[in-house]
Amino acid sequence: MAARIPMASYPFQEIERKWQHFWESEEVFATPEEPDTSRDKFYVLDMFPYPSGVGLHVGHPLGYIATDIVARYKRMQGVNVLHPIGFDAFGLPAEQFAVEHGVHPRITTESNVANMLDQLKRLGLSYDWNRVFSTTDPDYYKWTQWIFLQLYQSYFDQTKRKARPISELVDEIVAGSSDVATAEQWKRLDARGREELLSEHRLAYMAEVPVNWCPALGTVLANEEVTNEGRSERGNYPVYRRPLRQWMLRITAYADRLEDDLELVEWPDAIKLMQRNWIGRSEGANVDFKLEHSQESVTVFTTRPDTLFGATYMVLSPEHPLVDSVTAEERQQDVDEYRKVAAGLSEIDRMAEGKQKTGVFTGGFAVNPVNGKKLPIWIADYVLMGYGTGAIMAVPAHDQRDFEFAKAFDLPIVPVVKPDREWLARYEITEEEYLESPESLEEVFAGTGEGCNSSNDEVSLDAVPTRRAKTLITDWLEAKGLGSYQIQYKLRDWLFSRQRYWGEPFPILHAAEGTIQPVPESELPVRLPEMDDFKPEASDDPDAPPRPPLSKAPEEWRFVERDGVRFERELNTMPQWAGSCWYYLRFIDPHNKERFVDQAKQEYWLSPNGVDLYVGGAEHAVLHLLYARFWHKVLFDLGHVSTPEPFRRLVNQGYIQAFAYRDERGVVVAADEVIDQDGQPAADVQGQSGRRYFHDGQPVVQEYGKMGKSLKNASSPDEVCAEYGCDTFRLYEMYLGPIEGSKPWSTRDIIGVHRFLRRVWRNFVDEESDALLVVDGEVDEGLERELHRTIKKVTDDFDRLSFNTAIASMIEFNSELVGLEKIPRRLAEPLVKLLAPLAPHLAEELWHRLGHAKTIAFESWPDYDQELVKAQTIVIPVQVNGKVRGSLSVAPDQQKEAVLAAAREDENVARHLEGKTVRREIYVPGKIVNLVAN
RNA sequence: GCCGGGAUGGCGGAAUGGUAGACGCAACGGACUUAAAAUCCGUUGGGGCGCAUGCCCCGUGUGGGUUCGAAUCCCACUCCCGGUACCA
Repeated sequence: MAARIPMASYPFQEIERKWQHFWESEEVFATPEEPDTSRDKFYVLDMFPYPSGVGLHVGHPLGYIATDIVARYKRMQGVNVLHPIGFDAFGLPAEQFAVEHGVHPRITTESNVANMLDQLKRLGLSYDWNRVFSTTDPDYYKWTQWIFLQLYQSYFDQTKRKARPISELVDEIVAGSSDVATAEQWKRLDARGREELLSEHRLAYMAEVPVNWCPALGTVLANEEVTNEGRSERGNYPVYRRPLRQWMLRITAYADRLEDDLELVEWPDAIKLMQRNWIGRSEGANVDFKLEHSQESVTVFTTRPDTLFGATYMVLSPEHPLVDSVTAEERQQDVDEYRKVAAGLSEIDRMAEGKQKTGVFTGGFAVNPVNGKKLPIWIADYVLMGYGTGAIMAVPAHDQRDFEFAKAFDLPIVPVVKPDREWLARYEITEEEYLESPESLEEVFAGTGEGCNSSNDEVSLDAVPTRRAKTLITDWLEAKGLGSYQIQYKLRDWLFSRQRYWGEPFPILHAAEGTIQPVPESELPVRLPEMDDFKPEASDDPDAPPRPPLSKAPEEWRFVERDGVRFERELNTMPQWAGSCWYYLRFIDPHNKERFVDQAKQEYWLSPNGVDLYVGGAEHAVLHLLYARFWHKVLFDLGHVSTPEPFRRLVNQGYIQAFAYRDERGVVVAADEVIDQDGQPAADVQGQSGRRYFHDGQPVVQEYGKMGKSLKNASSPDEVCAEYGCDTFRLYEMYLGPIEGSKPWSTRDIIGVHRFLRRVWRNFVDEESDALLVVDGEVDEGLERELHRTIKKVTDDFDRLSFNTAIASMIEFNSELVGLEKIPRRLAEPLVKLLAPLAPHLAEELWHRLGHAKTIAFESWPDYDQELVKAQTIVIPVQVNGKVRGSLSVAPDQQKEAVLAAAREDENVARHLEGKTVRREIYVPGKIVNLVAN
């Protein structure tokens, strides 16, 4: 428990109330609609918060305080700053609350937003409050729907590598200049056929995709809503994988550009790498395998077409559409059972099961196109429908997973690539032995080498190195019409519909005969209908068609007539990602009624390549950041935004971590409701050994992770702010460590930064008389140098967002002033300015007391004098053979010879050199001397 | 499983190839006080030698390597965290 201290001396409550009121009533931080564009600008943005019922937790402000410091620092450098905030307010929790308590999500959302706005303001954050909006505002989601229509009305031109209006594709088809279809084909198609053809090219289209379907809840579940046993977290109902017709966005068309353009942004290398891996581009071939007793064939994707001769069986994903047609009658029962089990597993479980491979033989066979061999067709859950073609040719000699599977089910293993010597040596086996019995090892040879056992009458890969073998065989396959070059991505198209109420309605109408029509722009927004019952329709039948909440909307909403035809509105809504994909654009021009963002404003604030600094958690490394980049690129292609990328510089703040608790089903329970075996709240004893924890009488297990809604372990900043003030809270969060690092939440150390602010206050203000302790007059040279060094340090640290070290240097400088009776203004004013971005309330108050009428927010950032920053003498350690044996005080410009001579003269150094000959002398100017001797 | 990150005193961290532990917390000692709080000053990685200004050895998750010199670069491993496409 931190020591409590009286607050008589540093009246933070009064100061903070006063200046927060001043900033708000004067609209100090409102960015003008028409800023002076001759000045530099800086757009600094936080990732959109979700307005949860428990409000802000101490993890949120970590990023918000950092960006606020940057915003305030940039303003003091005379830059136009755009620093907005808003709310990503659609989403699951409000809807679930509505389902359970019957409160309309709008009500919950509005009160949560109001609460969070209040909390944000109490942290002294300098947002432009005039630009606040929520994704749930019809004025906002109107434009989300508009962007969806842009996607729907566009296609990706493979030649120009960019999005273009679909109408231009139609024009080209009609003119006969498109390879999508001939004018003749187009003419023969009816409306529905044309629609189908175009939907294969639109950036927004409908398709069947597998989802976690929970018939009892009547909805699709996220993997995290499914328990370890494959049941729903809510209600414990069974969950099934089944295909569902869904809206999809064709993000895969942009795969190459999303990968290539990572070079245009200043992001952490780790994030770029994760995006590259997520996109997962790989080159290889598609190969067709004819089915026995059928005209059909199975297409597989392989990155190793050179191993085609080594394919000894095939595996289809359990969801593969051809499973039924290849399955032999007597195998049907086993196959069905296996598919049922596989349908109950999430993708993570299917892969995580890892070691033990499972699968069943279908009884069907395919023919290897290169050697005519019969290949048994199996199904196994290690083949995923979502990647490649959902089917593989298994080459157990050269793929670890196929190898394990083949050993488990006793399938033949035929090596077709000769391992290199090094590899053979590692397993202590000769080439002959290996080729004879590859199954004797635990590992496969997955590397490259010369082919063997790989020839037919027309083509031979024997003795051909892997690289050339790939080309050779793929060319052969292409010539025979059996396969083709293929670039495959791990990235999948974006599943864009949700069976929920609390999301943006799609601006789409469905006609009875199955055609689709977009809602015209002039009719946007399509508002969410007023409803009381948000529950989707439940059913006992896993195959019953889904009835999402909007199917209960009033008829007047659901059905519309256009030109005498009755249409039903799309009943799905958009995912929460939609609103967060473009909010940074709306902040630039939030009140525009005519456009989603004004062209000129957008050009000014986004130049040269998007938001200047974007701060948020690394949990968004792939999904949000990839989705937002994708939308931005589409808007860029269509001429609506002027930069190829949305976020120029990205910084990931670390997480505040805390203990969390899970029950026996693997479901997270609220951490603040957990007690130990003695009935003490978990918060008081967690971390101690020998504790057992309980929630609602049931045992729970403790874990540790990111504070937030998923782990239900949030703790609010409110108490800390009340006890120590929000300036202390701001400093404390920044002083915890580097912004990128994760750290455990503890309030034990908070007293340290609070003491610092109190010392600052006492340096300026006499506690007894409230008189200012600042005087005009002479300044000690040592202190002056110290000040300039501090200014340099803080400025450099702010530039690299190293706030903890900036605070440390301010603490040091302030401590130098503690002994002074009165402090000279020449030291006092720059110190207050340095402090202003970090502790803005205290800084405003001191600035005001120093006799300034205007806010410190736009005062100029202090400069430092290079000469004064330079050290007069520096201390240089002297090493002998890499161990420090002495040190020297020298002038910074001292010559090498003189330094080395002095080094040898040092008593202790000389002692260590005794009886040895110096073989090498290293002098790094200003850093170190190392004498190498033996 | 796969992709990415992290590990430094009792604790949060500093040091980005050059004196490991800045700054803060906690602890201990002292000043002030009738006393406590607050405040101020000092000590504080572990071990050893010494009257001593001092000197020596060990030490940045584990094991190896590169280098005159490694917390920092490379290889292998352990544990923890984030993501894994419907939490956002």
